[in-house]
Amino acid sequence: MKLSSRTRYGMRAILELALEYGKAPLQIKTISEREDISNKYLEQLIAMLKAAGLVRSIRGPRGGYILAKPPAEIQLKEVFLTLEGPMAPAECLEHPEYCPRCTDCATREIWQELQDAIFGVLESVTLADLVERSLRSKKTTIYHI
Amino acid sequence: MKLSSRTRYGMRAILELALEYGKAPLQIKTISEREDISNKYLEQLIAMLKAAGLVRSIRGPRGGYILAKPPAEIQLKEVFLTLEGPMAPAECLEHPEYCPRCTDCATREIWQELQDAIFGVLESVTLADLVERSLRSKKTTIYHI
DNA sequence: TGATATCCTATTGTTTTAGTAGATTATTAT
DNA sequence: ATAATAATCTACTAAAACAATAGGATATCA
Repeated sequence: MKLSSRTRYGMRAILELALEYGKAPLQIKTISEREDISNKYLEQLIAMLKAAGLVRSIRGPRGGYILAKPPAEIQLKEVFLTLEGPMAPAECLEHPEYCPRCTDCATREIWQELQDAIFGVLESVTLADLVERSLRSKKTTIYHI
Repeated sequence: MKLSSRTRYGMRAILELALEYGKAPLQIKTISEREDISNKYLEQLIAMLKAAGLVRSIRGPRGGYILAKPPAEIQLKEVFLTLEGPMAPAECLEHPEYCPRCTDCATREIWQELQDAIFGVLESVTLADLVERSLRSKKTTIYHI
């Protein structure tokens, strides 16, 4: 149940794009330097975000990536599910026919509640919120070393 | 972010033990038959639960396993963490020195909130609650086929 | 037309997952 | 005592997921 690098990197990458929303496109090279993530790996992660319709690309010189929608219209849930894949705490939540003892399976209820709790958090926060938090913490941070 | 079989199986196994709490010890063979889980694999899962002090074992004939504490005193969080390992949605939550940009990392806050939400659910439910739910659903279930 | 930056496909090493296999040890009932 | 029972311990394995790496193709701008 630990978060994959895919999701951690991808979330940081799309946050970089959100921070630049309305400005010029941001290139993979720039993001990978700022976030210290492998250029080539980041390529693949951003491709996932693009396939999900969350970011758009501009090819050629001075190209790069931009958010496909305003940050306020992108819930973290969308980003999370794109990168992490379907939650499916248990097979039977999405395919109730899978397990013959599903109907009387008390654990199933718990996994459902867990999923609801996770989605609750991720639905309540948008990229705009993340941007705000990010700018605030930048202002108040005292850099050590 | 999907739940491992380890955790799903283990939770069902300890629920079987909770259902028998106060009665004779339950054997692995019995649990594996009731829950349709590989005998040998279940052995390992229950060994983890034992190492965590959640269950006790009785060796020899008419031996088996029993809960180490009353069901009401075992939160699902304990079981979950034992099987799934430390949550650690991100390395820096447990080792803040890990990532140099942690202090101004807005995503970190989100992963923390996610962990809090998950723990919130798992702390609010005990094995006694699960037993109750389990018995209730058994009573009202209409079996098909 | 050359530089730039995305796009696409394949490959690779490592780790985790989900088991399987078999021998050993402790306990109980006969 | 001894035989049956059930936990205990250790090692092994196939398959999948993860975290990249590599290299060429394609589109676009100056």
